Amino acid sequence: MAIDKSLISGSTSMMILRLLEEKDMYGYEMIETLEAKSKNVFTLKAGTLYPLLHSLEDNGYLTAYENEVNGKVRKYYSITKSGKKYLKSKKDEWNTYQTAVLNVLCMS
Amino acid sequence: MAIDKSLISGSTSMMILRLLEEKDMYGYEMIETLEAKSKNVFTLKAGTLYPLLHSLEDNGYLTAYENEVNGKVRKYYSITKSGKKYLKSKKDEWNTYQTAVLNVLCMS
DNA sequence: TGACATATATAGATTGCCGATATATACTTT
DNA sequence: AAAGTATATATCGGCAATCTATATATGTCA
Repeated sequence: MAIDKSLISGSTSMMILRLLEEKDMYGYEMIETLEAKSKNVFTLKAGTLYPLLHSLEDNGYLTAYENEVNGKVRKYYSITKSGKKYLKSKKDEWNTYQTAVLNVLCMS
Repeated sequence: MAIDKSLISGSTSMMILRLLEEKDMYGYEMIETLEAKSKNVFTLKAGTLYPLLHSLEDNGYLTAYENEVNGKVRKYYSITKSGKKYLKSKKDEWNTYQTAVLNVLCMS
């Protein structure tokens, strides 16, 4: 077994990928969507998101393209096949991790 | 709302406190118990645990006492009233966090 | 006697996330 | 028209949690 330790604090990338599974989005849109979906529990900071997006792109999990809307250039991100595969493995790990915590807390 | 960000990677201290809620334990025993209860998902390292125990003690969540068993001196830890209160708040935060992740992942 | 499990401890490195800051445009208010 | 606010992306420096490696010491078993 042995879960990836970084998942414990690495749930942010998993959730970003999950958002992009539904549709292409630009950074600012992800911040707002994540805040809404989590009912204000996650208030993702720009200083966290943008470096994360660049790293996910470097790893081949995302591709980016620019799109002009209302004279403003927005950078849209799209999840790749590799990104979807990575997301699936992260979701599995999350389930494992979450169940283990509940077991220890005797809340299962 | 707004959950404590450190909980995301700070679930270890919560689980340690939960173990001590059942009975006093020494460090090595916690490592083994946590591994068993989580079904090998958490393999807590000694280099993580001992500094964490010292910090929890400094914060008044734990008290320590030495006990000799088989000529070996073991350091037992006991959860304080303040530690129990802290544990309760951490468990509440965990529930909030966990629910929010599931909402984003559409697994709720 | 040597190997291994038990038991605690610390230093150094890595990583994820955040605060602060910078830049630029669109929209709203005065 | 000017000022302020929201939108939008980006980077740097730093903090905190965790791990690796290392050190030390005793008990048990072959």
